[in-house]
Amino acid sequence: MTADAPRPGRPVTLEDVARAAGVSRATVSRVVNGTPTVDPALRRKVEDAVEATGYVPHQAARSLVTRRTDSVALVISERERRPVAAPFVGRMFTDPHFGRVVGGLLDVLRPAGVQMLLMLVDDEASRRQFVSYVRQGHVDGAVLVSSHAADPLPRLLAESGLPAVLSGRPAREVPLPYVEVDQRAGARLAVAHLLSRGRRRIGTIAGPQDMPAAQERLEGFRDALAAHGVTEAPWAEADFTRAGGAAAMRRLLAERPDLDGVFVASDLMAQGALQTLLRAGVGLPHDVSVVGFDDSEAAVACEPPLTTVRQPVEEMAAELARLLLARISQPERERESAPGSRVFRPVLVERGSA
Amino acid sequence: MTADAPRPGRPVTLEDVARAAGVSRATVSRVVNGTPTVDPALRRKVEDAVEATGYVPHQAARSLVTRRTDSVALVISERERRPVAAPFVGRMFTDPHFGRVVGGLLDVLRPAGVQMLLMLVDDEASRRQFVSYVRQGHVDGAVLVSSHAADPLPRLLAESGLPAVLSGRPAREVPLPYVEVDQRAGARLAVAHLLSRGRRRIGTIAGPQDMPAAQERLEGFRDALAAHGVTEAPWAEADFTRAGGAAAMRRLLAERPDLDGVFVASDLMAQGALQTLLRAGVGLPHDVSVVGFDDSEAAVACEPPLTTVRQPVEEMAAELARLLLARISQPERERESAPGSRVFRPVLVERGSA
DNA sequence: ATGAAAGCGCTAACAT
DNA sequence: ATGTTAGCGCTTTCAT
Repeated sequence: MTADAPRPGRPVTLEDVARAAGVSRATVSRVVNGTPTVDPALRRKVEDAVEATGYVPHQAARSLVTRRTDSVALVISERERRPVAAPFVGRMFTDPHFGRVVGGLLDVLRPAGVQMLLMLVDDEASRRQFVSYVRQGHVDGAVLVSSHAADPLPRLLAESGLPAVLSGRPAREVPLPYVEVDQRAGARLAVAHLLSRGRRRIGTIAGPQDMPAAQERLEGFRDALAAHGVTEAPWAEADFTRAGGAAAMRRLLAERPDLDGVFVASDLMAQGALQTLLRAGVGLPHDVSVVGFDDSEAAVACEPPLTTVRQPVEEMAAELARLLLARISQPERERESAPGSRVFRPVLVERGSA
Repeated sequence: MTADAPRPGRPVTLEDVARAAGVSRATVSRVVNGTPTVDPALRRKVEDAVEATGYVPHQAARSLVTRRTDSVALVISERERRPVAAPFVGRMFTDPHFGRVVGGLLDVLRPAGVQMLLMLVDDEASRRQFVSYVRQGHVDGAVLVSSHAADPLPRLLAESGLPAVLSGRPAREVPLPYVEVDQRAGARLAVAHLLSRGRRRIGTIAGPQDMPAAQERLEGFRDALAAHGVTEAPWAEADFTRAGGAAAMRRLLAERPDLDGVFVASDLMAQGALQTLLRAGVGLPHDVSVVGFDDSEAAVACEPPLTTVRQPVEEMAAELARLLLARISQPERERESAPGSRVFRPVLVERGSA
């Protein structure tokens, strides 16, 4: 921290700096904003005055005229919260995935001097609040993480005209770019690995089938098996949580006790599945091979460590931020031809579970 | 969503509403801000005009005069980032603890109409950016989550005069209220449980000893043991990560192969410790009992599930938000006598590991 | 290259 | 109870 000038009673304004430097407000403004057409000598003077006074531009005043806020919203859209909520925590927040997304976004946003607001939208009231917020022009753009297919927010956001990008392909087509991993390819990778391990009685624990990502992982799983001549495979649906995965594994096991391989559509669920398997006395990976999806902390926390499909979450989030920044600095008319969605390639990470 | 008026080319201002309603700007402002002294008939008229025009107040214009932004910063202060950082993710973000804090804060902030900015401070540059941001008056207050003792931010924040609160007691005294759990009491709970299980050769895996929370948990552990006549107990230090916990457990085990109980200062580390124990062929909880700290998702994800010291993170975060809101709406002079720090009582949650 | 001046949209005295 | 008016601090024409 540089030694700040003693905090005056009244905050320092452009006016003060101008007076101190003996120039006009306009010149100070130019220097502060890096306009090139300023006499070097004057520039020095102004810079000294800024330093001496401890001047910092007032954001609201600036926004009022520039109509930019240099901030974006990270919007977490979740299904309606439970009616009686003791302190409530969205599922998203407790998912380690969320933290990785935040980290990736901040990696790009911070160097660009763009702040990030965290908004949770999970009911009609908060949706109104959000839309109103957007219309107030309080943010320059938004990153939307939507967790269910029926979510009206992607469309709402697209219609608002605010620059926005989506984490994950939306359920219904929406004129907004998104970033995601090739879900089908990921599932295929998992199945191929299971097959290469000699597994033939393969099942899957899928994510919520109202989410595109979950659907595609299931489809990819089926396609890969079909290509290998297997037209029917047992599966159970869960909600992307560890507990859900554990329960699904119990159902799967009850239905097909002879299972020798399972593809679980998320590491968190796989962690639960592993618990179930362990308690059922199933040898891992000897009796049953398990492949997860994500390559999150959870994968390494598993016992045995999880063989899984890696999704470069941080890089994807960073790309999302870049996409958004690009859209923001684009005149609205050009936005049609803006850089489009990006699909990342998944990679299999081999550990102990398969 | 109410049907919005067609988006006009020019954004709707107070002026427009005033004209439409046939009143002055001041009256519209009063209605919008809920000033009671407005004729009901006029109020109706204005409300209709607002609805008809789709008016939404411009935040920047409002802030410029009120000097309030209705937003606060959640500041994550971490140690310097590693020099060569591929997409970087702060440790904090991947810790499930973080998500719970966010959830708890939002629980209080959202109903109050207060937005939350997420700021990561992890080097000199971002610290400058942050201090400057604060001085720009872009937020009304800040919640600081600081992860190491040498952190200059708590003091910096206190000196800035911005209303602020701390998650966790700061290493060095700072005139800012904080919220935390009674760390010593928690550690005592853990030790008492271990003793009640007949364990006598008890060790601990402590957190980073430059963090007050970690220090106190270690001290509480020692006190409890001392009260029981045990004056020396083996311990290892780790960094609150799973991997760190696993490594610490290896060291502890090498040093004292006859250990029969261990208190691990966080669930995440305990998860790692359990892995180490399992791989060493130690029976849980038969041979060794383990008690964690936090009661996070990680505790339930463990095999066997972790007996742990519950920390009401969400409630604590909510309290933090309330404390901050209270300070914000307080004239600066009264802030001395503001509601002070709050210490929550921990509870032991019994599961399978001890 | 620099300065003067006109707002950006809103709230808060103040006057009525 | 309502309207009038004076800014809040900044950027940005428009002159010079």
